[in-house]
Amino acid sequence: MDTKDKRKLTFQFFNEIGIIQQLATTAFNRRLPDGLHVSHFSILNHLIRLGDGKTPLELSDAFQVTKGTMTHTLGALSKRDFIKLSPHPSDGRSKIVFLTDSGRTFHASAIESLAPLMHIMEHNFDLNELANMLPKLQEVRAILDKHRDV
Amino acid sequence: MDTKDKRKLTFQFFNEIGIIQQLATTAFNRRLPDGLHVSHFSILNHLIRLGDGKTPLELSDAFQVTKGTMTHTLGALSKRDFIKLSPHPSDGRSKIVFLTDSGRTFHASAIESLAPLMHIMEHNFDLNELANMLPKLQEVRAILDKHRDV
DNA sequence: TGCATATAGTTTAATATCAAACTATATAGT
DNA sequence: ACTATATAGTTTGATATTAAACTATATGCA
Repeated sequence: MDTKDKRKLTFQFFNEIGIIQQLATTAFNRRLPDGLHVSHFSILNHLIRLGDGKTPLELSDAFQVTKGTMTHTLGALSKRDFIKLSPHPSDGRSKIVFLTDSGRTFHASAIESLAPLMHIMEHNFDLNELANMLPKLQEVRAILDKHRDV
Repeated sequence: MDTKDKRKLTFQFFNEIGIIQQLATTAFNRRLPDGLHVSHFSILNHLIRLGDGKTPLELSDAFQVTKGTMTHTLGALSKRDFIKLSPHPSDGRSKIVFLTDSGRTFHASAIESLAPLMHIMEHNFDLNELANMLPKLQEVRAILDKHRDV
């Protein structure tokens, strides 16, 4: 493969990623109840999967967004009482994020409303292919993450 | 694979896609000269690859953004004289987008400044894997595109 | 021809996001 | 202990994006 082809391929890859992300996000957002956004759902999902009690900084690292964005997102979740922010027990600068009962309830109902989208993928795409791609995508992500300063 | 695993896998896939997109976009944006954004570069790139003379609607379809977003993006490109909007010869409602010389020049220099990022991918990832993933990603994109109303 | 409906592009209001400046607390080196 | 530097979170100003309302032109049908 010559340099030009490599570059074209890489561009094409990122282009495809970008469009998939856009279509998926739009579909997700449209499906989520109550004006909630994927970014909100993702936080709840993360806290449920991996346990709550995280700091805002841990979350902004996990989702690769700035601290300011996380402040904004957590503010929206707090306003709806889906999470509660407590002071950090051992670091006066920090906070800890806890899920509330209504946060958990909302998460469950959001999962429900996303079901039709999940079905579309499951019925139209061989999920084994998805499973095969996943480690490679994680590798790409790791490379980008490692070279974030470039 | 049971339903729960399928759902988890699909979520994970979209999550990975989302983070790659975010990291790549951030890196691209940081590299682009003169406060330009990936969205601007992409339009120029599209017009150079596939030829100019497209309508704004064709572009918003190609990039899966709303017409309003395209108005905004084309406005930014016009203001910098990278494109020129002409009236459509046969449809009074429409317009046609042409590249200017400085648009072409800018595109070339943008490609240059993206080179370091391209190198990182090329040196750290087997591009054959990328090539293998591409058709599958295109398939995913097509599925999402086809079911955009769900 | 003339009216009803569809389509291309713009505008508006709201939200998400980022980078950078800022505040408050921690930590490290002297 | 004191001061300098680092870190957690917030705020600010700018831009991208969306959905929905709006304007202007086209098209189709009576």
